[in-house]
Amino acid sequence: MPRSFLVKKYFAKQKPNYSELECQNAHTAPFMLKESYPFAELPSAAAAAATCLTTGLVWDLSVLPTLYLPTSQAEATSIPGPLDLSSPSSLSSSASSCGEEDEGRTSDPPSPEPVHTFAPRQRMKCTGVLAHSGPPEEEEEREPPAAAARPAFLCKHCPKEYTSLGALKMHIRSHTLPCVCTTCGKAFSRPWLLRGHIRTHTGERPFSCPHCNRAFADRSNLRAHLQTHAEVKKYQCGICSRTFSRMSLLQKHSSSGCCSAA
DNA sequence: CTGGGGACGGGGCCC
DNA sequence: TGGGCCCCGTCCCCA
Repeated sequence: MPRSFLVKKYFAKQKPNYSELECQNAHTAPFMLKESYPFAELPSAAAAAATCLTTGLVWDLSVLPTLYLPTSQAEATSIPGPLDLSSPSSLSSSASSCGEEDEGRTSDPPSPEPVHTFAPRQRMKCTGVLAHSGPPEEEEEREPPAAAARPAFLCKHCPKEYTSLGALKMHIRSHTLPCVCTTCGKAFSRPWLLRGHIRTHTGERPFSCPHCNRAFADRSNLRAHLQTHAEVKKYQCGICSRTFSRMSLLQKHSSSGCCSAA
């Protein structure tokens, strides 16, 4: 099942967040997007391109050591410490605003800050296995005191807890994995995950790059790919100012010595 | 070693 | 309340 049908909602929901994708390459004419996005037409691409250029929106790894510098997945899920979890908005909005495209989604205005603190959403990775190295304080700490009064819905499969039953049920699907690929039998927690997986079998690639016409099966991969076209990439080394298309590359750069400064 | 692509997961928002 | 959809992000692998 192509995910292409999903993107039609861009029209209705005013969430053509690919403005970001394009605006990272503001030189691209909007019509190119239309041509290359037969599925996802970008109604306001031109306007978006004019307003959301992200040249300044780069991540600064120099702030990582003081906040959060995951070196492993386990670490990422077990470090509640210096991470600024007390401010959920700082988590999502900073990360998303850095993603530049989030305007339509979070209503966060495009962040004027050229540098974003790195506080990525934590990987849960508790699918079927108690991958949590510690109690789920992360979520609790992330919640402001006001939310602490909310009832907690505990997952019976793992230590996670949620403030709403819906969220818990959604989470439980990551344990039950009800969506099974009929081709290979691989199971997924959500239908759209399965659909994306099915594309690996069908070879369907509904997301194409407006710059090189390369197509992708996954929207996130297209997003990452578009970074490669951007002159100024999202993730910047705070020491040498070098920019990278991915956080992982920036982390590698930093951990490998970063101009012999680290 | 670096850069990039493929595949995938989780939370949040909207309907 | 539940499902659909999106975004952000990570891990793995390869060139």
